[in-house]
Amino acid sequence: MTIDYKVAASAAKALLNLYSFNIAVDSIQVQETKREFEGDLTVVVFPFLKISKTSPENTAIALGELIVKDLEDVIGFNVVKGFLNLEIANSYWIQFLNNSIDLPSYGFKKRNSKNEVMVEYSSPNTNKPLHLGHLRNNFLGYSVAKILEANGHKVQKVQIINDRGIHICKSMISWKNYGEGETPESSGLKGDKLVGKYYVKFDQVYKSQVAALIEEGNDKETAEKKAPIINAARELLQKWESKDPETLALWQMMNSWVYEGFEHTYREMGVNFDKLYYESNTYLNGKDEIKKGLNSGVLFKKDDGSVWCDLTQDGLDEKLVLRGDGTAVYMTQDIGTAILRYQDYPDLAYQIYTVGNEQEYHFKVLFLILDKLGFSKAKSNYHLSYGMVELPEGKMKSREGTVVDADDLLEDMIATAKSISETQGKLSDLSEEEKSDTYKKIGYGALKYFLLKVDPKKGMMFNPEESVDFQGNTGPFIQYTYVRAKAVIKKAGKEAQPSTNNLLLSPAEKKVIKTLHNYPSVIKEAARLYNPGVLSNYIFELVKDYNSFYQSTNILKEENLDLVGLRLNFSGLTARVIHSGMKLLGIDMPEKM
RNA sequence: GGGCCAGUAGCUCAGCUGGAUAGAGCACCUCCCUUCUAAGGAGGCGGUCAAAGGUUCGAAUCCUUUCUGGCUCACCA
Repeated sequence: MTIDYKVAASAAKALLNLYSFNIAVDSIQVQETKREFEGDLTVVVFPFLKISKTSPENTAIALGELIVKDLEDVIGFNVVKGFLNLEIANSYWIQFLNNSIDLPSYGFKKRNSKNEVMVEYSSPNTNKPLHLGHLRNNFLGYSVAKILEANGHKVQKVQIINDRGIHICKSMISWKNYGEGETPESSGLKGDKLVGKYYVKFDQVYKSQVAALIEEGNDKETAEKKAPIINAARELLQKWESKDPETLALWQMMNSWVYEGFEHTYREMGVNFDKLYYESNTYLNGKDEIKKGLNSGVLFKKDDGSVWCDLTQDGLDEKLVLRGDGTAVYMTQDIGTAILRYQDYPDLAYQIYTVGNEQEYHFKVLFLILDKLGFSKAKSNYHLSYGMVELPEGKMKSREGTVVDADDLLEDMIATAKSISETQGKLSDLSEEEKSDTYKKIGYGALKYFLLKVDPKKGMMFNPEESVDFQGNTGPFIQYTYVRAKAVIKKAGKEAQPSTNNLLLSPAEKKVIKTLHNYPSVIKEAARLYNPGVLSNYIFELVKDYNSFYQSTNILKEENLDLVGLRLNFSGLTARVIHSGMKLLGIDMPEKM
């Protein structure tokens, strides 16, 4: 039981004794005392005035006296207006530290197998390389998965790979026509980059063909339909659907290039998946489910053969779930995939989809239809919607060449970390391998932290020139503090020992310990909101508190050895909490920097 | 036009279910390394919380309206 709860419960009891009024413990506001005031925890008494029928001050004093009497850990109080500031005994904070020394995963909840959750993220098309937007998506999805695990959930990390459809055929036809047999090996290009190159080529050819047709007197719409290369792509899609061996072979070959390229990028990013779903495997499943839905009357067919779901009762429109020609749309395969996942993981409580906010309507509809089809768990599904990453010039446009390529950016981060590290010259006694490992941890730490510290649902600005800093509220600053704390402990060379309870704490020391004390509730809150930013902000606060203490106090030169031990204890816990918290963000810690 | 989201310091962002004088980082200005790592610390400058109403002991936070920006409402994904 946390001290906050104890205080709230005690306040409730006091209200009952004083005014014979029964109040829910949860409804009592207990908050941290603001820095300008004296005390540790504050009870807001304004809401009780109606019950007490006396002034805020008198109410607060009456409550304070009873709480101090009731709780051993509360040793005093003061009242400012309607705020009852309580002083918590040092022994409470020290005891908390002592209790945490041996906890292997402080702040984490025990695994509860009933709460299995699936988190989907990444899910790129297989015709373009990954870019900055995918980085936000992957870091976000991965981090949320980790945060849920820390909260006791069993988590399945998955992605759906859009390996099928007209967009793939565009790359295929383009490669067929202009590729001259080029492969990743022959060109030295990363597989996804090679396929992306032919996707771009398709677009160029297509545009020039459309332009030529318009020149010949066609209107825009017909020109777009008549362009030979788009028709060739459609033909290829037909062949693919009819399982033409040559087409399938080409498709498999080009996809395998892409997967190899993606695999490399995922490894660099430090993300992974428990299971991969491929659209080419799930879209038929979707069609089956549509059939079932028709039979059960949840869905209906129009005269042209297209299948729809009527959502007008829910305040939405009718939604197409299968084309008139029987081919699948996005919704078809998403229905199929979702249901397949419930079958693959029967204990799944719900699914989380990490997908950009432009698809909010789609997921709203998807969850509704799934529910109507009899998958009531879908009501608990969550669309982890995030805002676009924008550049100073505006949105990323492949046409204008403003797309920030994921591999390039990752490489740049390492280069920046390297150049800063070399200027500082603190890594000189490391091997080359250790150095490059450190550069990577720092550079990627900066990027991940930058992308994760912002509330997911908000759009964010990314200025390649100056955005990713290494000072202030950044990954490297946090890593630096971690390295510092570890260095002190290493120098002290002592095992952690429980501290005596009667030590005096400086304000800086107490602040660090109190912030450490909050870690479990922060993990909970980050999970509740599906927001790694909550965790980032917390780690930053902890790190600032620790640095402030560190700078003002020489830990090892203190003569009182009990005090040295205590400082080492919370330095150790600080390092562990930083390490653990950053791990939940997918960020690794260097041991030196 | 309907729906969803956002608007907080010059810039990038925190601010939880309403609580004390709205906070950080960057940038700018002062200081602090013969010391456990200065990628750091201490301080200063900087705000009509988009605007107007309302709800109440109390509003950046809740409600209404307006303005601005983003996304969305496809037999696209």
